Amino acid sequence: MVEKHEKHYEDTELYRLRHSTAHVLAQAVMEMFPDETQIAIGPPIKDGFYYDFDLPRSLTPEDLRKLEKRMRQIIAGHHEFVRTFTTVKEAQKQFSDQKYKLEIIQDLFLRYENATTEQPEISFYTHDTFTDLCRGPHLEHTGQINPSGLKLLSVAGAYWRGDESNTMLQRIYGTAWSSADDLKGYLWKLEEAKKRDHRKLGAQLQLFHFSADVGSGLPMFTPKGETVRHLMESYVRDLQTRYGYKHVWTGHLVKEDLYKKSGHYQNYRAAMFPPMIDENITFRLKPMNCPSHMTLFKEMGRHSYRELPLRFAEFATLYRYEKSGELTGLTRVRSLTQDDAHIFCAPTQIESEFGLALQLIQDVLRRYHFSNYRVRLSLRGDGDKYLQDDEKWQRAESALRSALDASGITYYSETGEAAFYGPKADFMAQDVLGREWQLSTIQVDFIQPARLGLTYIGEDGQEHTPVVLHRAVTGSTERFLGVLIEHYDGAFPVWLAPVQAVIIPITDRHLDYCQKLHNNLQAHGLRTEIDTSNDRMNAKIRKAQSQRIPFMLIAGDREQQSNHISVRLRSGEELKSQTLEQFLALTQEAMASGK
RNA sequence: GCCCUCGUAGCUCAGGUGGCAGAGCACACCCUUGGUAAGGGUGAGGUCAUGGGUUCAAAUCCCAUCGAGGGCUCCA
Repeated sequence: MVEKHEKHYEDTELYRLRHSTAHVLAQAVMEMFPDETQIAIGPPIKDGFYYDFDLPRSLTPEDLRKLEKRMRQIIAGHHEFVRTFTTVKEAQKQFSDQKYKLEIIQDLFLRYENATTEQPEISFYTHDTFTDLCRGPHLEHTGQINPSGLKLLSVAGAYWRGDESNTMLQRIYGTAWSSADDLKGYLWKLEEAKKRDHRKLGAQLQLFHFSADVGSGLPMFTPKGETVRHLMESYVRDLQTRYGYKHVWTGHLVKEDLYKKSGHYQNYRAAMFPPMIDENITFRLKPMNCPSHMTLFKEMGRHSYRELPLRFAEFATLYRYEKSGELTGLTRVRSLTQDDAHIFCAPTQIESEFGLALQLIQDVLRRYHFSNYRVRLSLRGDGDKYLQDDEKWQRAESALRSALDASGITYYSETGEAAFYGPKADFMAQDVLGREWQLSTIQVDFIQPARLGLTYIGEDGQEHTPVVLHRAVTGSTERFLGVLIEHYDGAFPVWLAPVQAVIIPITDRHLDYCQKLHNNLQAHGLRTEIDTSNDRMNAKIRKAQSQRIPFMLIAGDREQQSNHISVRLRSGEELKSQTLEQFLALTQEAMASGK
C-alpha cells in the first residue's frame, strides 16, 4: 500500500481554540508582571498548549490559580482576535523590548532573504490589550473559548529553543477543550494513566526496584519480575528460532576503537559510559550490538552467498549514559536488555527479509495485545548527525520503501528520525489508553558493513559487501515490560503472569490438600502459590485480586471431599467446582490463546 | 546536565510559626478456622535521605550532596 497522509491538527477547531487560549494566558501573565515579562513562544500541542516566559521570579501553583481566574475574566470580555500584517521594521518596533520576539523576527527576515525576493509575511494577532507576533490561525473572539473547558496544569523549565546553552524559561502547560465534559474526560485519562503507572504497579506487584546504593537508572528485578522478563525473552527467543534466527552472545565490554571504526564514537559518545582504561587499551561498556555482531560475522571466516541471509539475535544488556534528569522508571534506564538482531543479506534479499521481520513483529505485537499500531518510515533530515554517503543512503531508502510497499502495510514518513547509519521503519503501537509507543524497528544499513569491512563471496566468485538489517521487536525488555504493565494495568495474560494461580485454603486443616494441589499443578508447569497466612478467605481473595492473579483456587471441606477445586477468576467470575483436569484444560486454553 | 517540586516506619501519608516522632496498611505473636474483595487483640519497627551550618535547642530554618517526580522546539 502507498504512503498515507493524515489530517493536520493545524486545520482543526481545537487547534485554534488552544492557540487562542495560549494568547489569553500570555496576556494574564503580562498583567501579573507588567514590564517584566519576556514572552517567548506559545503553540498548541497534543491535548493542550503551552507558553514560555522569562519572568522575574519562579511561578507557584498559587500563581496558576490566579492566572486561570484572570483568563476566565478575559474570556468573558468577548475580545476579538484581529490579525494585522506588517513589515519587519514595524514588527521590530512593536516588540523592541521583547528580546525573544526580536530573535524570531530576525530569523523570519533571514529565512526569506535567503530564499526569495518576496517580503516576509509578518502578522500580529491582537485581542484586548495583548498583541503577539503570530501566524495564527485563531478563533474569532475570546468568547469562543469555553471557560469550563480549560485548565492550567503545570509549570516546568524549558530552554529557549530547546537548547541547553540558552536561558531557562518558565513554561506553563495548559489544556483546553470545547466542553467541560471533554476536559473531564481528558483529566480522567491523566488520572487513569497515573493509576496504571508502571513505577507504582511495579512496587505494588513486587516486580522491580531501584536503589540509590546501586545507582539511578539501574533496575533490579525481584523473583516475580525476573519471571516475567524470562518469559518475555524466551517467547521471542523461541519465535526467532522458528523464524531462522541464530542466537549469539557478545558480552559487555568492547574496545573503544571499534566504535571509532563503526561511527558510533563520533555520533554516540555522549550516550556512552565513560571509558575504562587498562594501560594503553581503552574499553567501553557496550551501548549497542551492531559493531559486535558485525565483528563476529567477520571472525567466523569467509562467508559464501549460500549462507545468506544470516540472522544473528542476542538478548544483550547494554549500558547507556542517559542524562540524570532524563531517567524515568523502566522507560528510560541506563542498563537495558535489547532484543536485538542483525540480518546479513545480499541486496536482492532485502525485500523478503524485511517481509519476514515484519511478520515476526506482527506475531509479537498480536501476542502482547497491541492491535493498533502504525508504521513510520523514518528518514534522514538535515544536519551532521548522519554518516555521509549519499549513494548508500539513497539505496537504503529506496530498498526500504519498496520493501514497505511490497509488504502491503500502511505507513507514513517523517524526516529527521533516521538512525545515523540508515533509514528505519518504526512501529508505533497504541496502548489501551491511546498513548503511542515506539516499540519495534527495522533498519536498513549499507554503511556500517562497508566501514567495518564485511564481505561475502558472491556467485561470481567476487567479494561483495552484505547489507545489514537491524531489527528489534520489543526494543528493550525493561522498557517493554514498563509499557506492558501500563497496557495491562498489571493484569498480565496467563502465559506471562508471574503467579498464575494462588491456592486458598479455607482453614488450616485444608493445607495438606492444598499442598497436594500445588505439587500437582507445578508438575504440570503452572506457577502457583499457596496462601498460608492466617487471614480469612475473604482477605486472601482480596490480596490475590490486588495482585491481579489470574486464578484463585479455593479449597475447603467440599472440595477436599470431592477432590475438586473452586475456581475464581480475577474478573470476579466464579467457576465454582472443577476437577484438576478441567482446570488444567482451562489454563492450557488461556495460555494458548494468549489471554 | 539545567529549571521547578519533593524526600518522615517496608508501603501510603499526617506533623513542622524551632521544644519528647504519628496514623493506616504490611510484618511478628496470640485469639479466631472462616465459603468468594479487609475478623479481633498485642507488639516490634524511624540517625525524619546524607553531610555541614545557624541556634540553648533542628525532622522543622540555611547550604551542599545523593535520590525521586514534572519538564527542557509538538517551533511566530
